[in-house]
Amino acid sequence: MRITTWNVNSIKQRAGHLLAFLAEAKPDVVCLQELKCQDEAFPRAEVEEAGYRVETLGQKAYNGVALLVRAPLALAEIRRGLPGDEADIQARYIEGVVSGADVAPVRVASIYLPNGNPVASEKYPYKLGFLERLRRHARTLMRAETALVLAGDYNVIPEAEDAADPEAWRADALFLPQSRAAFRALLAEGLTDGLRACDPRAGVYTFWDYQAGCWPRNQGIRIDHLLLSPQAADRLVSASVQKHLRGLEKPSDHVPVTVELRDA
DNA sequence: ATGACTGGCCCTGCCAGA
Repeated sequence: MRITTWNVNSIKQRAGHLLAFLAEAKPDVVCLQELKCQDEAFPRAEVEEAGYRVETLGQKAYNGVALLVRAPLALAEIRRGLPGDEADIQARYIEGVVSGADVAPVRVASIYLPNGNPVASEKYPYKLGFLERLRRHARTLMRAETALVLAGDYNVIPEAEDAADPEAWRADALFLPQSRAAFRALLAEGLTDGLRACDPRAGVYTFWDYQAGCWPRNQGIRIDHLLLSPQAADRLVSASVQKHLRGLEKPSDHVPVTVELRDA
């Protein structure tokens, strides 16, 4: 089973690239972030026509997450929002269980973690609060001792080697010691960073800013992650970054990241 | 040199992203 996470930075702008990616890569599960539209504006018919089941959690203009699952795989037990988020309108979390005839089930979440800048504003504590709610929810889910993949745009640069110019990020919400500590606390629940496990080299990036020629100069950062429970990590075959999509016309500033799990 | 872009909104500069 191949599971992809991709922050598309507006699904309306990126529908063409998404459909091309589905046709070319045929991922079994796709976790999308930054839809930037309400549920009724998601290009559901086109994605279903491409052979995928669709569950979305959208909102007007900002945020928005979705799960796509390639038929005949099933998608059940959908959860929208984290426990403790009930009064929060920010559309940043959707989860479901993927299952099929010859496939051991995998619980998958699509997560759009808050950016957290500016650090002096209320946005930074909101980011840390979200990370803590996610850690608690991960702990709950992991008690089931089944395969779990928490995938998404974490807006956290875990280590200096995950940025081309770490000094430029030193005071940024993506790289502050508190952000990195909260991310490590999540990993310490027993999760494995899937891409890191398969490719421990420095300089593997998933995001390049549109500005300042970041892409041609390869001034990237690694902030899109797939975190695996032990039962999922036992099934990990490979992980890869679909970097070529950053070179297309009108690209997202993020590229897809994919892990492949054995079926059982 | 320390700039540089993109998307949504609902129409015009501004907020947000990272």
